[in-house]
Amino acid sequence: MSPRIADSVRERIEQMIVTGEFADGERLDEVKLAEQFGVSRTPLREAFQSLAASGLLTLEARRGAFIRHPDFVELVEMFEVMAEIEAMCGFRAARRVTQDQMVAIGLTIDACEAAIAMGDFDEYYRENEKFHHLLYDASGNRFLAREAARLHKRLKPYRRMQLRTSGRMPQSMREHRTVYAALQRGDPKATALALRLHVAIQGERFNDLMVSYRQMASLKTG
Amino acid sequence: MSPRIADSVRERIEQMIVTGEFADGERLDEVKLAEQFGVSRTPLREAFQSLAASGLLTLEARRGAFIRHPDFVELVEMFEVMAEIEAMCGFRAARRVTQDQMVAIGLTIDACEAAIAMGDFDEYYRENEKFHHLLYDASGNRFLAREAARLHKRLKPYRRMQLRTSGRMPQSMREHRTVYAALQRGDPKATALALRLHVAIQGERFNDLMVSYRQMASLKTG
DNA sequence: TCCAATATTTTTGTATACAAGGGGTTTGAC
DNA sequence: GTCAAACCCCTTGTATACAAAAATATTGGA
Repeated sequence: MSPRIADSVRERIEQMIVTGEFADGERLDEVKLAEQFGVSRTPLREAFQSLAASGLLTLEARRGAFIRHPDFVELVEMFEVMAEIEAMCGFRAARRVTQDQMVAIGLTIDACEAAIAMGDFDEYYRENEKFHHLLYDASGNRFLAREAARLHKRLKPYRRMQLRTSGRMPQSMREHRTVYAALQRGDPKATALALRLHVAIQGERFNDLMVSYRQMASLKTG
Repeated sequence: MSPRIADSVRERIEQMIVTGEFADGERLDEVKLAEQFGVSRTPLREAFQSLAASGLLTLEARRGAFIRHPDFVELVEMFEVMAEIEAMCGFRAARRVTQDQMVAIGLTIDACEAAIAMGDFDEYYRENEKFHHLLYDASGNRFLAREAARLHKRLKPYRRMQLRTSGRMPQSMREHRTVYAALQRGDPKATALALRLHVAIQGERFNDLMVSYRQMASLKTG
């Protein structure tokens, strides 16, 4: 009801970051952004703090706020952790998921496939995100769900790199269906495994990603 | 070199929180703390932001900063996640740990046992913490190590509850040795399992903790 | 011309002043 | 006596002013 300026500013900057509007190493100018948003530096600095805490940017003492994209090794490390967290969610969800949740999950898969067919990538991203969030909630562990969502958001700028590689989207959809089937069977191990494979960067996708990464290394992460 | 006021304030408040200086639901008064530390509200609010981001306190819009201790269910959930994260660290560490790291880990176990013998609980906590941090680093995944450390810190106020229950400390030490042995053998699964059992709240410890929790529910978490 | 030392400027960090929302209290009506 | 509404005060949120540190430009010397 009472939207603090700092919060809306945070969201706007966050949006700019996750859509890759800033280049690696770029410094976010306090005064420039402040006048761009028509606010004072105070709420802006608050937003910086918050964003730094979620890892979306880095604060260097008396130097400012910087976008520091992870190097390739760290990116792989992050996805490795994400894979394990998702596997953990899936493992628990397989035992606890309700039929309503299964329906909701199934709908996101259908919507994803429809989006691919329509070539509507934004819609695809939205539904894909919904799929994963439903899964986090289905784990039945609210703390785990929050942590998973946090990490998921943090990886958002880099997830697009993966999906852009040729043929990744249909493959990704097949994996969603595998997860769904394992959930339906109530098989924790199979669900966990399917999710681990779905998220982790390994095998041929390792090379695919490395190429994408190099391509946009010096460019903006558009 | 240049200690920002906000950072030192953050550390001081963090210390107060993790040592359980605040009761559940307590509101942290900006002006009171500011004058107590002899600083203005600005760095103090910055510290609040940072602490809220790590989950040590909760910011409610236009209401203030509150200490919100997790309820019992959430506490178990948090330790469940911590157990899995530590298991993940251990799994990787079993393959990657160096001999130097093994020596360092071994030393913390010895120091822990010595501390128990001396009845020096603070020393025990310090060395116990060192043990776990060495393990996080040994995982070889820097991102994972940071996340593990973050969660570890967040759980600090509640870990003491576990250790206080009768006979927990010697048992905890036996578990450290089990982890150490599994690491030495280079056995990922055994290391992971040992850590999961070491951290998770299950079996009889579930009841032990529930009693401790109830005892301090209305009191301060000293 | 290049380097170093210093001056200047820019930018962050902190304090303070001001605005505005929420909670509590008081007062009034039923 | 209890409930509700209006008012006041206290607290948070935002803007701005000021201080201090870092980055940059400038000037002097070799």
